[in-house]
Amino acid sequence: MNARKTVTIEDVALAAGVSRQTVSRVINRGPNVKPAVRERIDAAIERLGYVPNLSARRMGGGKSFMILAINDRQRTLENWEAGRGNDWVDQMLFGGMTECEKHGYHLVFELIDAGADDAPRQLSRVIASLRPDGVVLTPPHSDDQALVSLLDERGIACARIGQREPSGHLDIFMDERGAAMEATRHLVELGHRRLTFIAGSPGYGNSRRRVEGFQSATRAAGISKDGATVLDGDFHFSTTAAVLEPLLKSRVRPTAIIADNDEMAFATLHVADRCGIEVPRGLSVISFEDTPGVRFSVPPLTAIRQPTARMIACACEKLIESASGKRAAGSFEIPHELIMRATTGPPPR
Amino acid sequence: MNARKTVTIEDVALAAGVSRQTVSRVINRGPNVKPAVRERIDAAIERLGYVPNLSARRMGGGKSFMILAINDRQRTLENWEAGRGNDWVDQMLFGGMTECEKHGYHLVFELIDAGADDAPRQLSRVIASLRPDGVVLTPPHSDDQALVSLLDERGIACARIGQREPSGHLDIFMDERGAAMEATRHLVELGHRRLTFIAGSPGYGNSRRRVEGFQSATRAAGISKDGATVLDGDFHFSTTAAVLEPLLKSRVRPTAIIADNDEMAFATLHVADRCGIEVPRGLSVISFEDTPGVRFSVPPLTAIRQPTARMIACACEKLIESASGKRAAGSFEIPHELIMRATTGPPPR
DNA sequence: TTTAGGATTGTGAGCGTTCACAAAAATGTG
DNA sequence: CACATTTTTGTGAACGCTCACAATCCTAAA
Repeated sequence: MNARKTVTIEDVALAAGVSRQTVSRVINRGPNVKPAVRERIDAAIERLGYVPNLSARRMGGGKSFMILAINDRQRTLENWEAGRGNDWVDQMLFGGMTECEKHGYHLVFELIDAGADDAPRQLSRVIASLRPDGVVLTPPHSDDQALVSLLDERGIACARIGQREPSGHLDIFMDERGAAMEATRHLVELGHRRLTFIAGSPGYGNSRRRVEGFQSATRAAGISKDGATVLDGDFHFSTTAAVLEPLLKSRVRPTAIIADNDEMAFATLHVADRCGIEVPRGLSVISFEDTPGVRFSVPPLTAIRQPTARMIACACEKLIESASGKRAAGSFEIPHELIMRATTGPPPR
Repeated sequence: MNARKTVTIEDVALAAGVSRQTVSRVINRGPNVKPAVRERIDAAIERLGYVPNLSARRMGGGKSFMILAINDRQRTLENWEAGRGNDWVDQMLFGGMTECEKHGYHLVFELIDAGADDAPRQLSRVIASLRPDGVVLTPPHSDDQALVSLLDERGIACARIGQREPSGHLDIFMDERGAAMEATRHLVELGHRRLTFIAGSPGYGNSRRRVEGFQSATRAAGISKDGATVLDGDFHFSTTAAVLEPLLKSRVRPTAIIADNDEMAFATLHVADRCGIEVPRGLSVISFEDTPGVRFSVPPLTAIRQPTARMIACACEKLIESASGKRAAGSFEIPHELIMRATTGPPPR
């Protein structure tokens, strides 16, 4: 009942009649071990229930078998505290953890204040303490050159999510522009000729790229400037509702709206309802986020689904690869998806 | 540009003109260090930007500065893969990570197959590898005696979430029964006399406790058996909708429904709509989960909000305390909340 | 002044791995 | 069969910290 003595590599070595180094080779799938010996060692490991101690591994060799995922403290806490939840983080955990698990890795989350003067210091502390094999940077950290340089300097591989300019690092992103074009095209094909895009924040790179996609697709469809308007929201419900109400009440209102996130899409649904406009009969709506609650809106929202989980999984995979020698670099575009639910249809005549 | 040499405790010792042990004492807030010396060391730490290496600390002493949070693999993956998200996990991360951060700890998530024969083996592997200072067990793992014993044997403190029988461990829970009573009372006070509780799964302890609360509250209000029915759902939309439709179409249908989770509450809203019953005019609905999407249902759901984040934060806090010597035991009830939104009102006449 | 006793500081050892290299065994070559 | 190669295995040392204990410094009582 008293704490059993820990099984160490030495115990296994003894049991298998070899040296610790040979056992180490087996654990690390190293070459140059006779099949017979390998088998004997595997058996001993199994029998003794040996599991390598991560801290010791980290001390001895270089690897920590740990990937660090960094999020913006302010945005993350805001979401949580407002009861809005954090589907983004949830997705990250899903993609990251399941991928890490496959390789015997662990995922650790940390928050860092984006843009703060001491952001590099904060990151520096975390990596000095944890010494992860790789770091996943999410927006807006992905764009922070100071952080990237710091990681470079320390020789820690990093993956940048949502960063599409090739940078000699790992850049993993979805095609925001293309997704906006796809959503727009879907609407155009349905017959819409007066569309509005409600942008989140002009300062937010992805918003910009989506607006571009929207404009480019409408232009390609031969829709005039007046038929393709862009409204500035701020990602939130009430502001969006306020901005939207006059628009939907005007005589030449749009017949389709693309919202930069779910909350603004919900606001759209809400305002439409108040204005007596039926969705999708009188107005089509597409959102650009697809959080889980979306399925239960009335009607369920058609939305572009961001492949967050897959992006993080990809990041982890590449980072883990790079920890075993390969140079970590390259651009990876992860496919998005337009999930058709019930808020799009042909425009009213 | 080439990887800077790591700053170790030895460097600090040298810079401050003391031995490593004295620096160690300062880091660990140990007693018996002259204020002047302490200051000198603190200054050196600051100047050199020293951050202790976690792995080395773990190797040297006992502590790993790491808390492990365990979830059920199947349920968790199911939620994720179905695109349902995992608000529970999200909340855990919020509560756990922010609390851990306060104490210089880190939170690591792992999945384990609940009920599987080798669940203890799975857990055993993770703790042998990570050697966390404490483990947070969530339902249904909280009830798994095999896991708890294993942890005991290994001398690792554990906190059980949702486990209310005092067990000599850390038991952290909310008052499910009381919450159900509160929801029921709210409805009764509004004037309802025909209520239905849609239970998730009879095998699920919390479902049982809620049903109890529901029945006890209706009984206390002098409502007959017929006026307080319990329906078995399975936590999912379609099944619930199917079960509910005949009920809501019957002549003596309930005027209020309490659903064991949001999805079933949404199903209720959906069926009500199809039956031409207006909510809350013709039917009141309360949910027992309160995921973020709930705010955007039409109408927004009134719900019992589970204090998941606070439960996990409490668990982490106590576990961390126990890592610094204190014995980890005790029962902690975390208060829940009935969030009033727009799905409850007086019954139709 | 001496000295016990507490407060403060330092020293060697050890935690469980992997690394770099040395040794031994197996294999091939002429 | 002797030798050069290659494959396989083993041996210190090191990683950065804390532990247990030893050494030193003070303080104050005798």
